[in-house]
Amino acid sequence: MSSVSIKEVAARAGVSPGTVSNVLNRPEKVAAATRERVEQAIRDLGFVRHGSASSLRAGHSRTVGLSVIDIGNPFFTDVAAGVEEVASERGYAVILGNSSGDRLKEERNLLVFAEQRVRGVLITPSGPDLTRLGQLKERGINVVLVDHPAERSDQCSVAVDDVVGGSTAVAHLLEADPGRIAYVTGPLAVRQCADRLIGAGQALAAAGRDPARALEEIEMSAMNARSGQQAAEKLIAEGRLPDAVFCANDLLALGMLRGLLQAGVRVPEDVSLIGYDDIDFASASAVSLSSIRQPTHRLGRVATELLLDECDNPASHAHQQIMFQPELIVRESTR
Amino acid sequence: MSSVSIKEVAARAGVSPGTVSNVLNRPEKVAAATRERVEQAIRDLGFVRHGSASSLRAGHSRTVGLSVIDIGNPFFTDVAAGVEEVASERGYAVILGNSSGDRLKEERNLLVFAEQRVRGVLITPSGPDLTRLGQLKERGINVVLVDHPAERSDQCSVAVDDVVGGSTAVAHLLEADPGRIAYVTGPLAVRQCADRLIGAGQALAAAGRDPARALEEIEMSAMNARSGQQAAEKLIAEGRLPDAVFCANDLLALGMLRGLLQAGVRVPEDVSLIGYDDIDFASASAVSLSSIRQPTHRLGRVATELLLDECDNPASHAHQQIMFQPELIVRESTR
DNA sequence: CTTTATCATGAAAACGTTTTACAGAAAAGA
DNA sequence: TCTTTTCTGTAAAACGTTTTCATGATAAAG
Repeated sequence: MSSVSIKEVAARAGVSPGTVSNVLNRPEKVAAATRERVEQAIRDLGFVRHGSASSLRAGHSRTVGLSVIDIGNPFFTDVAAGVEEVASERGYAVILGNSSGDRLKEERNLLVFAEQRVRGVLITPSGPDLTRLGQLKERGINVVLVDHPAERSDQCSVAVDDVVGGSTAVAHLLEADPGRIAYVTGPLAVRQCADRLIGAGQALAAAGRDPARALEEIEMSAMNARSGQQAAEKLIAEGRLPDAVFCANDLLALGMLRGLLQAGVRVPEDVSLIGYDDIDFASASAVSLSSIRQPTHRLGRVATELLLDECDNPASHAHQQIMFQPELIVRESTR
Repeated sequence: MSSVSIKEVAARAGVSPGTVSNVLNRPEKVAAATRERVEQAIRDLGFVRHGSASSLRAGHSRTVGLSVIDIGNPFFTDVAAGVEEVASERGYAVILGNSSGDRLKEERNLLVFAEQRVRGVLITPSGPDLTRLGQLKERGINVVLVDHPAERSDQCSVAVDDVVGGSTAVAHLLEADPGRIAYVTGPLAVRQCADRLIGAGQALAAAGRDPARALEEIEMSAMNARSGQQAAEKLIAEGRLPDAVFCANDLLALGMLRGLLQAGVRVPEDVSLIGYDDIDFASASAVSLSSIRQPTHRLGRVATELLLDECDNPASHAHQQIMFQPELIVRESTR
């Protein structure tokens, strides 16, 4: 219960509290001898700086807020791991908020972040309304958008090109010259799903096909394995199996794979299948899954570096909207 | 950049700062009329309480630290989701630390927690040395152990009985009366792996078998799908395929499954296979995986409730060492 | 009416840092 | 020797809350 304060350290080292503070924050400003003495006192007493007092006086904390849509999704987990890594390296603490796709919860998270006076916020917005984020900015809290390109140039963002990703996936499927292709997706209101569809259309057009006829959209309400399997069962029941399937994420694809195999459909001989995200489990399934890899971990790392740079060097900081390119990973599920 | 303070709110409402503070913290202590006036002023000015100032003066913050071994593992992700849920409900912020199984990084996380003067810490210790946690306790920071039974009775913990889990898994395999059983595990220095092995032995003994002869241990250095597949390949290459396999987690089991299927071994006809954790992907694999389910999400929820209870009612709080029971989930991979 | 109890509010002192302005001492230049 | 400059270090005032104690006002009791 005994909390050692800077005063006690000062007393033991025979200096003033101000000097201890200098040792902590600007070691070069204090003579080597005294510094050593203070550091010894700190060790002896087991002093640890009171973060709240520090940020109260200094006007800013050493924490960042991270708000993700679904911490249970391996995609966001990887992002979070990258964020935590960089933050930890630079002595920042990460406050985690899980919005579950719920606007209200997202608002509540942002409020908590504001109360904590976080230095900055990393957020994968759960909807298209970004006005709230502008308000944070007015409060002096920097914001970096994750997996969402910024619309304004006074803001940093890190994203992956979903149009290219969709196009790459379908172009790969087209190599085997399939007849009909199905696009199994989550709600098209989700930007990522919509962009991947646009990309798919582009690839078809580039191959001289009419997207409206060659591509069938199957929109599911959830983006999990169960939905994927339902989609498979539906296609089979209706007897209109396509030659190739592009799923908007790997969870859908894994469900689809299972549904197909259970019905005796061979993958990739009868149906070619490609997913999106390249989660770890994509390579572990019975027929390993071709997929579109995103630099998930880097997404988190770079976003955090951008944010911390903006915080620590506000003068020299140049806002950047970074767009990564996805990568095709070919495995067994495609011809 | 304009940070509205309690003073400005007080001025606008025509009261003193103390009264505003009362409205914030003990609304019942202030007359309805003034309270309404203050609340209006808060809304008008967009005031949000300064957490640092608050915790500095109050002597405690509204944050908890969460240190997990691997945020990339679905098990811990589920735990984290449970933690975040409860913390968020009760107005607490969660500071996330990922130790990656690294003692040093774990120490660093605990230091950050200490600096932030978190109200309490939830931790899945990455090793058997808990002295550091005692030190936190002396600092007035409560600690709840997650997925690790507490050794001392002055501490709360939430865990799942791994001995019972191991025993349940093997008892289920024994129903089909297999000859040889293999236990594919991570490092036996990991308590969970060791306990599950003990349970396996108990089940064999209860069935009148000699554990030393009926059970083969295959210890891998990592607990991921790749290791599982390697184990499968090794068993096949050496031509000593067991009749049943118990994997210490689902990632190992998924890898094992893939290795077996690729070699033309039928599951469950030739080899019965059971995993552990019942992660989401267990039901999505080509042959859906039998597994031992742990109440992962609840683990996180209950641990957090225990911690917050200890924080908010230190007087009436009774330390508890909670042990959940795992549950057998039978799917296609076992006879 | 006075006295006492009850209640709502205010004034001011913390909490543990950081930071600004400044003072002494030592070193350097004249 | 005297001024100027450079170093080190100090004293004290913040930062925005919470909380204790006191105070005045109102209501209840005598």
